[in-house]
Amino acid sequence: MTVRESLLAILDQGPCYGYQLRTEFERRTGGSSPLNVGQVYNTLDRLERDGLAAKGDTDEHGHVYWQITDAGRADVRRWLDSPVGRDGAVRDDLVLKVAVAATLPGVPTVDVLRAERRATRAHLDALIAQASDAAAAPGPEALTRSLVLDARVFAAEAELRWLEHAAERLARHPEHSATLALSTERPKRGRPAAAPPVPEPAFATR
Amino acid sequence: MTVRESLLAILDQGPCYGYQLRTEFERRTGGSSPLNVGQVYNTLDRLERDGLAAKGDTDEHGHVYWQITDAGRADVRRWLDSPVGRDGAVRDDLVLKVAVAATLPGVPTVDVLRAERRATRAHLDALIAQASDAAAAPGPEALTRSLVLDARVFAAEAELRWLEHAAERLARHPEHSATLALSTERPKRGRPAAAPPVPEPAFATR
DNA sequence: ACAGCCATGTAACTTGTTACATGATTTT
DNA sequence: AAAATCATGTAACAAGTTACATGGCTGT
Repeated sequence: MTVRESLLAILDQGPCYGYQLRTEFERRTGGSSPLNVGQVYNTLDRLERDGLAAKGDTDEHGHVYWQITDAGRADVRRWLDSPVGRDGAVRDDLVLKVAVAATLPGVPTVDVLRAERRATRAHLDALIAQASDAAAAPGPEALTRSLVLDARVFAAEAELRWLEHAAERLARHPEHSATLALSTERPKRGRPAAAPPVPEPAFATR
Repeated sequence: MTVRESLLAILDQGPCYGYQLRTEFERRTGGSSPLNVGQVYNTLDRLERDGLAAKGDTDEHGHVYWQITDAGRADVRRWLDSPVGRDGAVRDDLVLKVAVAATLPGVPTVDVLRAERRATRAHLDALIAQASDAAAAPGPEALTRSLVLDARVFAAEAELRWLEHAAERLARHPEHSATLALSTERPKRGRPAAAPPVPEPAFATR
């Protein structure tokens, strides 16, 4: 939903046409997040369907201008006011791959981890180079670009540390520690035995 | 593609029926990544269409067993042998939101950052609690669960550090440093002026 | 003239989510 | 009897990507 909300937020600054929205989005993220043009037009149609934006006039150049609606403005405010969601299942390719691979008998998890580590390190190097270029460049566009790249550097560093951490933990365990055969347990049907109730904490924990 | 490849990798261990695949996937990720059942059936159909899996027999309980094909096995091997892709545009909700918000005049980026920091810290606390529980539990399932949760802890820590980093950098700049009005530049059409050729580096940089 | 951007739009497709319908089984 | 799981499947939808069609404009 980030693209959708971002485009709406840009539209909040004034009427735009589709192609312009893409340019603005890429400019504001410092070119670090290319946006497909087709997606802009799709998104605009969906925003219109949801009553958050409305198709406006076409100027002499054939530019179709879009405007934000009151509901759209409220949506942008909500987006900015409330933190990003953490509910959904995080589908992290790297993490899930390692977790699943570690459970597969006959798969050399060590090799998988080594290959991922190499690739992550290479990726990190490339990111650091881009990030330091961006940090040296002047102007507000370079600033947001630099921030986005920094975030990726931080994320890649965390991945790399985790890969090393995972390799250590898996190595500490005897042999292919986490391997799991297909479960042979017959599934139990019907209502499961009720778990004992968890007592309410006497004090709030947060 | 992670779910798809993971299911195929599990299928590589022996024939499974749909529901079982979901159970196995969740078991192998230690329950840290719930998987929608509907998606399993969809995925199986698509694997069949792509020739990577085949619908097999139905047993007396009505379980529809699926088998991996040779092409499927090759696909699993490829998945395990090659590191996860880093090409696509990373659509990080948090990062893009902050980057775009920082360019919006009239938006108190400081407040946005503070709210995100609070939420990230709370999320991190919850993750740490889960991760330390999982680390103490015995068995291979707890190990993969623990690894997945550790990865999320590392990622959340990186996000938190980045949020602080971003707040500092934005504060260091005068006022709403990164705000950008809608570009008033007339776009230039036609072929752009040719850039001077970049000389090839004399030495490999990696 | 041609390459290449500017600009709009459509269609098909992918992965993934959600909701629904159906029915058997089993425990409380 | 009710609740909850086991198990299959369908349909609709959401977000996003890719490819295509169309045409205007402009610098080399």
